[in-house]
Amino acid sequence: MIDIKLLRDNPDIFYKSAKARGSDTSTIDRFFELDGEWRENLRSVNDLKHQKNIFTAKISDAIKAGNGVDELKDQVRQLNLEIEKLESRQKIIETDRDVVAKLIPNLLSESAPVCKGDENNVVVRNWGLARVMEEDVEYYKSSTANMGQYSVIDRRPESHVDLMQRLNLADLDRAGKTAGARFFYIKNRLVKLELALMNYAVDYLSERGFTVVEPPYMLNYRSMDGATDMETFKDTLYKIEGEDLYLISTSEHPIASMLMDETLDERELPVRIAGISPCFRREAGAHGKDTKGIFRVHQFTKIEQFVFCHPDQSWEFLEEILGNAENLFKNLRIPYRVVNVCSGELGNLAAKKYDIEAWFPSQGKFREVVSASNDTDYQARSLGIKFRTKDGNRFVHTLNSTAIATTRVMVAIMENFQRDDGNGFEIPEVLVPYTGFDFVSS
RNA sequence: GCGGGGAUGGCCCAGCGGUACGGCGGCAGCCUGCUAAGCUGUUUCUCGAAUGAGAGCGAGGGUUCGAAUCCCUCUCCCCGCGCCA
Repeated sequence: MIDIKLLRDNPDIFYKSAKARGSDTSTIDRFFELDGEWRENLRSVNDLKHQKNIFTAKISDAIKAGNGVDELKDQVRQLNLEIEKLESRQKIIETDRDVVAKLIPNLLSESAPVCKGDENNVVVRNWGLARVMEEDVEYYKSSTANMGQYSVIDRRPESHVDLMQRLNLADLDRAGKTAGARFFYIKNRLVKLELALMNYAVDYLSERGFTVVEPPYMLNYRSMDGATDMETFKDTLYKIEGEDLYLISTSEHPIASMLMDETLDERELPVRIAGISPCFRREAGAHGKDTKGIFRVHQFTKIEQFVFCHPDQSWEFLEEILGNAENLFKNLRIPYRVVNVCSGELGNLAAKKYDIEAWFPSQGKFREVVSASNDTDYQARSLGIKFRTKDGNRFVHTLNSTAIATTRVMVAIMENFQRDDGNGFEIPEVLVPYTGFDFVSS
């Protein structure tokens, strides 16, 4: 949530930020209406309560002095009726105001590009030697601002769907029978590859100051609402029937809410957490996109980076966690580009977001594999995560970034490292100590 | 699931119908050659330009002029018992 006091004092910057995101600024108008009413009503309530407190103190004194109190009691009863009336009104106004306030997006970073549509994301840099079909070269060049290195290939690599089928690495049809579309059974060396990726990412991050955490895979409403923005997020979440529980869509959320309502000592910052968990997503509204294979699925495993830090350091940490994610992909030798995501595509929480998009030669496209965001104090405020300073308590800043989403990285490996003779694919060297094998073939 | 005991400010803890005691830690100041000790104040949220006011004792209700305190419902933690990968 945004800082209400800051909004009252500087409405302009919030209007500007919301406009740049293409979000509806009438919510801000509505906020000011309700907030004005709220403040006015609060003053009345507090005045009445003040009077009441004076009377109850008088009653206390009168009893001690042995005097009668019946008349005073009647006056308090009268006040109570008025207070009750105003307070129930206050509750309604406050609920309405807070609903509206939660819809106001975070202040945009100066360095986030003002634009709309993922196709307009700004290319920051690219890395690696991509294998590109002749017919995809133009697209590749423009997608890398003409900076990308590539070698032309004359045979399109097999799609991961066909490859998995042929090499007996997955059973998608039976998953359709037992669970439905966008589920999978992966098998044999693909399972080992996934475990290797998980272990590799966990080792990499724990060597860099991250505490590794396996969180709860379900959260209650309060935690989920604090960590995300339920209003726009509920379509992606699975709800447990009859319980106040939601399946997590990323370990970001249980990790963020882990410190909910806590006030940390300044010396405890920064807190670096690496989360590992399955992620459950309904993918409602993704009909027709990536319908086959394991690229877009209802359940996948992700290793996530999360940082709680001092507000002065969050921009450095955004570069740090993006750097970590990039290094993982460099070490895996997967070609990628980094984009600075358009203001219109950031969601409400992020002040700025980088995506890493890996090159998928069989698709001839860059596709998102990592998303790294600085949520500044927006998420921390909703969750009540603060730290003490000598000038009072302040909200921490929170950042999150994918390290490895196993399914997409497995697809990237299967599609980028196919052998020229068409017989299977190589395992990136850095994973071999974890897999115990360096190729997968029929 | 069944008993029993708990949840109080950053932490520890008292209070168990009259409006949150005390300690530790943090911060500010005083005091001493310096440090330590000691002393004083402060420490959460909200409204207010401010003197100030209101709220807050796990959450939500109730009783009362007045609830941390009594009653009801719920959540979580601890100790037994049961069940269990």
